[in-house]
Amino acid sequence: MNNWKVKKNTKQAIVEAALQLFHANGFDGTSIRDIAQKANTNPANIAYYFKNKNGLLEHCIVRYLEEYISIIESEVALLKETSADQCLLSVISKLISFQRKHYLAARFIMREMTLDTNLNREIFTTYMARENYNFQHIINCGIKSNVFKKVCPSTFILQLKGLLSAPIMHDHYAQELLQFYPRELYYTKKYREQCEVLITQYLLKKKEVVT
Amino acid sequence: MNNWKVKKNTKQAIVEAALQLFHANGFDGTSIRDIAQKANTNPANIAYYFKNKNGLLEHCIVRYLEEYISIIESEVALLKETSADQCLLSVISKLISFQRKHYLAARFIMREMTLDTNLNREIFTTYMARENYNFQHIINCGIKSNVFKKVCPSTFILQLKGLLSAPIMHDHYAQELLQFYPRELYYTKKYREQCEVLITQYLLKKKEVVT
Amino acid sequence: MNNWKVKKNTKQAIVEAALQLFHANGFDGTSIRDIAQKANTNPANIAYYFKNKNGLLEHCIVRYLEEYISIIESEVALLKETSADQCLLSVISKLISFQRKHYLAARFIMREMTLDTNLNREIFTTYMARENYNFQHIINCGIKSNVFKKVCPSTFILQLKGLLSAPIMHDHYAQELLQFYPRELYYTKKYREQCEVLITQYLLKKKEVVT
Amino acid sequence: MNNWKVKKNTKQAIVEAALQLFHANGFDGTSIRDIAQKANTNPANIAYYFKNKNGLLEHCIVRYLEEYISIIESEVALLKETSADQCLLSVISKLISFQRKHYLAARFIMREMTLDTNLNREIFTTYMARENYNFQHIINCGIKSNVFKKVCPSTFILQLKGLLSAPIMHDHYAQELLQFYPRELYYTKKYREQCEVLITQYLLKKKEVVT
DNA sequence: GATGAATGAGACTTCATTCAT
DNA sequence: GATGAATGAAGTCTCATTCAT
Repeated sequence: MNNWKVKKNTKQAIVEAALQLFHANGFDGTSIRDIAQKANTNPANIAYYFKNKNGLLEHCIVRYLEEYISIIESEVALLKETSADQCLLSVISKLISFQRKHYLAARFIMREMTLDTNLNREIFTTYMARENYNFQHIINCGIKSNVFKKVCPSTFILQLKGLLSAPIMHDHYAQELLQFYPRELYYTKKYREQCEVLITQYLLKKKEVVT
Repeated sequence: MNNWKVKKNTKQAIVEAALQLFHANGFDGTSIRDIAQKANTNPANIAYYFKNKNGLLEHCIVRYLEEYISIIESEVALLKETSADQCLLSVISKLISFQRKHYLAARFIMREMTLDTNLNREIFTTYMARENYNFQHIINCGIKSNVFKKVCPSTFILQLKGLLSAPIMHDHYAQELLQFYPRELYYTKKYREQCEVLITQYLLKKKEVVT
Repeated sequence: MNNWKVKKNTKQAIVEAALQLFHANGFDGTSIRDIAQKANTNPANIAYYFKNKNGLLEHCIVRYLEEYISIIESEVALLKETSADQCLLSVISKLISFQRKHYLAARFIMREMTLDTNLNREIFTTYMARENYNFQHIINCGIKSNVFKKVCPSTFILQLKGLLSAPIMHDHYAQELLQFYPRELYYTKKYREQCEVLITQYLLKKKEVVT
Repeated sequence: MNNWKVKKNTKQAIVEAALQLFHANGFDGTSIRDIAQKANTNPANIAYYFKNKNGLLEHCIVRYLEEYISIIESEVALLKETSADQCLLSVISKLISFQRKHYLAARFIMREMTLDTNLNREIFTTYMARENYNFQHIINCGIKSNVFKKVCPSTFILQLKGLLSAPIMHDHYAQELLQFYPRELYYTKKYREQCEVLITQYLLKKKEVVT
């Protein structure tokens, strides 16, 4: 009775279709018609809801990054009450989880961010700068409070970025060749644990850790 | 006399133009006309030399990956004569150097490989499978010979992929926010050294290392 | 109390917005959305009030031409009581005034009437034929009553049409280059006077006129 | 033998088709597909030869106005050797002829120039300013040399513009209602003669003229 | 070896319109 | 009386490609 008339929610359908297609074929490799068809609607609706194709892209990216950055910032906000090492590990853990949950967006956004675009320049000054600021903050706190070794923050952050993005960027490699399935909880957990070990040994002072 | 007739070498000019544009705008974001214009030639010449746009892409990728894989394999060929740890560190060092030297290709190929393409499927069975086979081989040797800790190879390889790709994939982030310039020799060296430290502490047994 | 609910009069707002936009961008250069936006209302309302875009056009044109033609006809109705020359000059004077008052409509309608349209064909048989009939009538009366020289009516009417439309059609030219502002009363008066002089000398017999 | 292969000259065909359609339906009322179809070619060729639809428009307008302005200027160049009245009448005569010969272009350009466009702003500063300058020059010369009455140049130029454009702008009116066919030589001649009479009586001093 | 003309397909976008509310 | 959602058609333009030269 209540599914006699289906609530269409076209907007959400468009976003989901877009994420899947952007993920598989990239933004430039996806046509507005493909999206509309997958979302079971009319191409004109994309213009209606998002102004144009770029508007749709922006919507997807912003929605993702807003949550991404809020995870980092809300964790760093607790830094006064906890130690730098706990904060860092917690951030890493939450980001890995978040990326797994939104792996479609995560993957295509990471890829898209390597392009030379106006939108990307905005994103860097809006979101990445904040991410970087918070990462620097944690590390500096850790070094000052004598919890971290005296590493070069820049180099370490770059390594960290690599570790965090690996399960997403090399997802296909992992699945096909490593029989490692980053989209499944079990493997995410495994990967997180190993990153904790790695970070602990590499960054932390003296704390004895058992592999 | 020798600049009366300029040697044009159109083919090479096309490849170089393509690499720059693929790097900046992605494959789908680059038109054959843009390439021809940048290479100071006619769009029809791309068809002449590479059959079509995809042929040009394939040419670029194969040329890069052939050398990439040969670096790994020639290093692993020496595995009998050296220890697993030296082999691994040597591979890492050479790959980071190689990627720096060919960063235009490296970056756009890493990006392009995250797409769902027929060409990518071929690449995975042709090159990535070999890469993975060699990585696994080194690690297993290292574990057998009691040089490495008993890590899960898959997880480790995934971490390794992340570390190796970081200076390329997050190049913009590094330059803009970290004042870390992965395309310059000095920073490449710095990054390589820190990766060695990290690997040593994380993977190697007992060998005392000084940060 | 009386501005608690603003009287919107959407219909009138639409017409005024349409006139301005048709004037500036032409009928085909104006979208229904532009009109709706300028009129602070919804595009669907245009369909509501005028059936469709063409209905709105027709409304604007008919409203203008009805008054335009009635000016001519009510003047010609007095022809028995006055002389042909006075009638002609009076018509000219009133038309110039009328066009100045409704210059937005006047301009875009003159422009639009040069197109090959079904609507235009209707307009020609409905309004222009009547205009022409009345013009012919005045001239013939004038010639018969020995007030006008024996000019060719067709040629004269064509010249007259040119003179009448000049301040409207070449409005931009006049403002920009001649520092002559056809939308201001002063200049309209000046133009009318000179047209009277011109007509008098060219068409009228013997009557001494002082420039 | 020599018409076995027809020389296509696509570019010219496009221009001619465009002129006819712009004339009939206006620029905004004409689609690039209509033009291509009438020119028996592919819509993409319009972009190929003229960059885009606006480029085609510009090409048509500039080609027309260049010749238009050169007629005026080459006539005014002779002003020292002839009198102002002969110069003015000669310009009028030549312009009327020119417009008759290119009536398709003449009509649509006059119409299009009443729109509020960037292109039009350029045209005004480039061509109309020169037209105006030359018109002013003739009149001032005539007044100084005591050949013309002391009319207001601006008002007179506006009237002149009206007279010149009448056979083009009101072409349909003339044909349908006045049985006056401005596109045929005979009527052009007639119209020109009457304009000369009008100008002579209105502008010239004392010279006795017989209607 | 290289080029300019030409093309068909398909891209994004805008448009006028309809309909349920 | 008025509106927002949705649509199909059509618009302009770009694209990769082919072909004769």
